[in-house]
Amino acid sequence: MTVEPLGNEEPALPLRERKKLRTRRVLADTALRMFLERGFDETTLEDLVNTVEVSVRTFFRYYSSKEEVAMAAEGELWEAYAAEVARLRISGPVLPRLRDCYAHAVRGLSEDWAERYLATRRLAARTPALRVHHAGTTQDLHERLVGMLEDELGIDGREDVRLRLIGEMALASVRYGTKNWMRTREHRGGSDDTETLITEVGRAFDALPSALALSPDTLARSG
Amino acid sequence: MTVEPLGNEEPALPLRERKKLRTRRVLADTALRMFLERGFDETTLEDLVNTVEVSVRTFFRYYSSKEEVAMAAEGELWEAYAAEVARLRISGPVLPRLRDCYAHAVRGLSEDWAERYLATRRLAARTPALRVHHAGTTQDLHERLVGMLEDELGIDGREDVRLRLIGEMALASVRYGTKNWMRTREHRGGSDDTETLITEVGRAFDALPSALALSPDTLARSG
DNA sequence: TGTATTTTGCCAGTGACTGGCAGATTGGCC
DNA sequence: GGCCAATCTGCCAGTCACTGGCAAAATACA
Repeated sequence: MTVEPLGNEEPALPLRERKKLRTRRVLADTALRMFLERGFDETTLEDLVNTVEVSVRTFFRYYSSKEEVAMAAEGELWEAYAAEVARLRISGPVLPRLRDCYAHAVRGLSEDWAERYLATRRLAARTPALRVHHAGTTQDLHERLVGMLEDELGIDGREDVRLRLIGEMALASVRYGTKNWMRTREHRGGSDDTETLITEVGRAFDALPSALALSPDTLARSG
Repeated sequence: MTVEPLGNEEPALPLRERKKLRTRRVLADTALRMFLERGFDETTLEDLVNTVEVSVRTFFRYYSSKEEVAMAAEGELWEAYAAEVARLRISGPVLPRLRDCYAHAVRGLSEDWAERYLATRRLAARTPALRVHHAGTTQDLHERLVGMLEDELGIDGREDVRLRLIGEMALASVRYGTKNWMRTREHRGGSDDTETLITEVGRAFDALPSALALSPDTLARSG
C-alpha cells in the first residue's frame, strides 16, 4: 500500500487495527477524490481498488457498496450523531437536546472531516445514485433516533406521533442547516468549516418554533 | 402474452397503446405477486420476464429498475399527487390544500389500487432495497412539490424555509397516515381501503397543528 | 395491400457484488 | 527468536442487474 503514516493517533491500538483503520480511510479518501474527478458512474470499482492496491474482495470487507464508500464522511456523522443520542438522558425539551447532540457529534469528528463532508455532499448533489443512498441512510437514522428516544421516554409511537414529528423536525433542521452551510461555502473556500456548520444547523433548529409559529395563515387547519 | 383482456377501459386509445398499458400493468402485477411469494432478492428479473413472457430488454423499456416495478403502485400515487399539486392555484392556507390534493389523487386511481398499494408497502417493509428506493422517491416527490409551490407562490426557498417545512409536514402526514392505515388493515382484510387511507392521512394532516401545539414543553426552544 | 414507424427479441458485453479456498500476516505464548 | 492459532487478503469463478446495437415482427396508415 502506497500510504504514508497518518501521524500520531491512537498509539494504543494494535498494529493490525491501525492498519485496518488506515486502509478504510485511504479507500474513502481515494474514492472521494476519484469520484469528484471522473464522476461516480464513470469510475469503476476496479479503478478504485487498483489505485489503492487492494483486491475487490477486500474492498467489500470494508464497505458494503460503492455508494457507502462515497458517502463515508456522512456515515461517520450519522454514527456519531446516533451515538450521542444513545447516551442521552432526557429531562425537558427534546429538540434543543437533539441540536446539542448534533453539535457534540460534529465536534468529536476528526479535523479534516468538514472538508471531506462538503466534498461528499457536493458529489451527492450531482449523482442520482448517491442522492438515493443519502435518502436511505437519512431515513434509517430517523428510525434509529426515534426508536432510542421512544425507549428512553417510554413513549409508544403507535399512540403518540409527537416524538416522531420532533424527529422529522430535527432531521429537517439538519438538512436545511447543512444546505445553507454548503451555500455559504459555495463561492469561497473558508476555514473553520466545522463551527460554521454547527452554527448553521443550530440556527435552523432554533428557527423551527418561530418558523412554525410565524406561519399561522399557512399552517393553520382552516384559515 | 398469456393475458386476458382487462375489460372495457379507454376504447379511444389505439390498439398499440392499450397493449403497452396492459404489458406495463401485467409486469407490475406479476412482479408484486412473485416478490411477495418468493421474496424480492430471491426472485430474479429473468424469473419475472419468463413468467410474463417478454424479454429482459423489453422489461427495461417499461421500468427502469427492478425496484421501480416492485413499487409501481406507489409510483402511480406520487405521479397523481404531483399532478394534483401542479394544477393547484393557491390562495390561503397551504397545508389543507395539500391534504385535499392527496385525497383527490387517491380517489382518481383505479379501483384495485389500494389493495396493490397495501401489498407493495408490506413488501417494502421487509425488503431493505425497497426501503431505500422508497426513501429516494419520497425525497424526489418532496423536491417536486416544494419546487412547484415555490413557483406558484413566488417564494424563494433560499430565504424562506417555511414552505419547505410545510412540505416536510405534508409528507410526514402522508407517512404516518399511511402507517396507521397499514396497521388498521394488519389483522383484518377490509373493504373500502381507499376511503380508509384517505381518512387516516387526513387525520394525520389535521392532527399536525394540534400535535405541534400540544407539546410546547418538548418543542419549545428553552423550557 | 404496401410502406413507414414503432416495438420487440436476441446477442454480447459491462460492472457491482458474493462464496470459497489457499496463502500471507499478525498476535499471543513459550 | 520460534511456533501455533486466529485473522486478513487475494484470486477465481460465478450470479445478476442493466445496456447498446441491430434485425425481425407488429402495428398504423394510406
